[in-house]
Amino acid sequence: MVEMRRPTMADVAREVGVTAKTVSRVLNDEGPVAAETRERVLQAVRKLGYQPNLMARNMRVGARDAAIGLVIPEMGNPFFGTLAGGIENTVRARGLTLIVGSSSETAELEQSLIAAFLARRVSALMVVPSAAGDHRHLRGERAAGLPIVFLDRPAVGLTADCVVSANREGAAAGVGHLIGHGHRRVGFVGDLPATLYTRRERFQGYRDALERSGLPFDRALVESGHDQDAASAATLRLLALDDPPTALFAANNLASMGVVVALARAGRKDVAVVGYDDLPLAEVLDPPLTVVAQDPAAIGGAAADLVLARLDGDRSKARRTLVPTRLIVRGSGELPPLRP
Amino acid sequence: MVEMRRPTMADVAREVGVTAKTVSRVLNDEGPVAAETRERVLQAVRKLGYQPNLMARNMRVGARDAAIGLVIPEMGNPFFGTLAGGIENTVRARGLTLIVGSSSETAELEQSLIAAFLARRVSALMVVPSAAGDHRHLRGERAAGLPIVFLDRPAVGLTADCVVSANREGAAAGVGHLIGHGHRRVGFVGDLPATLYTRRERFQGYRDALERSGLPFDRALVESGHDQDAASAATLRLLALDDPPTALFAANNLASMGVVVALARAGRKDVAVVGYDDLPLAEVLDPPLTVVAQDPAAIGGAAADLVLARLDGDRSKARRTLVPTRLIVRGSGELPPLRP
DNA sequence: ATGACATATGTCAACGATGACATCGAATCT
DNA sequence: AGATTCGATGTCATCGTTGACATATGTCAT
Repeated sequence: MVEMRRPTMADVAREVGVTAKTVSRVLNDEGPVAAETRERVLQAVRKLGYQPNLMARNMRVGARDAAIGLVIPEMGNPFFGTLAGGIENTVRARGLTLIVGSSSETAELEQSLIAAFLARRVSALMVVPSAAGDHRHLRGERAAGLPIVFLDRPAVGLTADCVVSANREGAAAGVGHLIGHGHRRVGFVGDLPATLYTRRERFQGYRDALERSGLPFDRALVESGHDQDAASAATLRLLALDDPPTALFAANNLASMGVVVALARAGRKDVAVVGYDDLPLAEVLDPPLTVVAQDPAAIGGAAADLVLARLDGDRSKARRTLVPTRLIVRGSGELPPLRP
Repeated sequence: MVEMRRPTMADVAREVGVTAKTVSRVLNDEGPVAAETRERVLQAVRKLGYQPNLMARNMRVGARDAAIGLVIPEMGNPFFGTLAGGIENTVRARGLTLIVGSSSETAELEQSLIAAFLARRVSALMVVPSAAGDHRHLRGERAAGLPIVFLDRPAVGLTADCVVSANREGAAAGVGHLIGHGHRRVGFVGDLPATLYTRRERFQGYRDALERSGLPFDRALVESGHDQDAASAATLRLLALDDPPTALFAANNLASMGVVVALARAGRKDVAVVGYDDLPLAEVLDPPLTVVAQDPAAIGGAAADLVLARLDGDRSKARRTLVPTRLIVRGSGELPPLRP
């Protein structure tokens, strides 16, 4: 099979017997065109299967591409998927196309994806930074007026808009809930690296809650793992302590799943649990899982609104938007402390 | 703030005192360039924060963009997210960028996304067709040699590569498993519309299993819903029958969640269940959920391999790849029929 | 010294589309 | 009738980059 060339405006024009410019006029509804000519052009477009070449168009008009680039750490994690969905719903209404790439949580891939988007001259950039990222390299873009919004985690080394969950407050509410139910030793199961913004904030919230209630902080009650299985292992380590926690706070969705699985396998239904970020089946677990729910779609939507405002010329200074969380009481967080 | 123009090769060249062509040579490692000139060019590139304009480059070289467009119905559904992840891991190794858009399961958005990708001259197209899609409009592209691969569901009105799960066989295995445990009335909870390829295939598998065991098909045992709540409602309708099923087969992940939630809310732990597609917390449900597991990452990987082969010039005729499923026995599928 | 050759760089056109401006005939006005 | 306006279309240059080809040095063998 021959590798055919895509038809161009010139091809369409030749077919009709006019100039490319006339075809351009028809396709952009610009300037006067005779009704009959228009019809014949459209017919030729259909016949040849012509598709405008956006690259050429964008280059000529000097405009940026009508696409917004989004970088997320992982496609498979529903939190990020839902986030992306929230953004897409908002930008789509404006005729913008959202193109998404995943960084696998590495700084290198994040940078190369961003470069790929910039090279394609996207109209705006939205980034969920990977753990080790550094965003100084984007200073030039920001200075040039490119809208850049960070989601879920703020930029590093760059003052830019960002939309994040109320991590610290949410975590404090979750841990406070456990303490309110009588627990005095609450374990913290977090992700890694511990330098990750969300992890740090939620950990601060954990400490805030302890302090507020006058409970001592015990480093032994803090364990981490970077995926679900590691969180399970972390849970088991906590339960094996001489003076084990009677309640656990899981700092993200993977940690929650790890905790839940570990407890189920160990047959322990007596340990109270509050998770950060809701899970689809939380309600049917035994006991049903109490969580500090985030609203990923709202985070995405707020970030998208911010981007659109920037595209509309809003040049006010960078702002940080906090999206509130909501404690959903289902049972696991209301278990009383186990009497030894 | 002034809307600054991005620097171009000419800007870099002026800075150094050479021609754009020399800058081009440095950046593409092509032709001879004096070591000192190269160094000064690279310095100017850094200083000005120059980023090559891929649109201009692609246009000139007439090549397609080093990006692959992927259309999925929903970002938030982990099945599609994992699928996308599987693709990305494979194509990334080849220096290709995967750009993803979601169609919200509507034919219109699917078409407009495809058009957006084509207008950007992607190197290949990967599509998870939405329910109502029709792909005749892609005939021209295929004839022109553009690699197009469909995932999870085949194309409609177009002969093209596709990679799908072994839906019929998998469903038959799942339903057969229930029958093997003594169930004679097995309910089917599917998605909507009933014309959806995966739904039809899995339904066929359901009927295959019944027939193979000599069991009658009872239309009353088939219920559907297009989301999780609807699947819950469908489950309740089945349980309310005069002669209710003793086992349920859920035809996809949302249906599984709907069934599980409905049963949990009704306090029914005596109804056997097998779900199609695994769930993250299946293991810790009560009873643990037996499923026919798909391997979305493998589906994505296989599709990506196919695309890469096509890009490498493989012109053999369109093929359909079946990715096998695996029955994971956990408990819910092995419950005996309830004695009335 | 003279070509032959390699090295380092420049010139020009072209990719596909469109903005600025020009052209040309027909309709309208004075 | 001649001037004016408008409608319909064409011409040309340009966006940023690179392929094809040209030029200008310097090196080296004869």
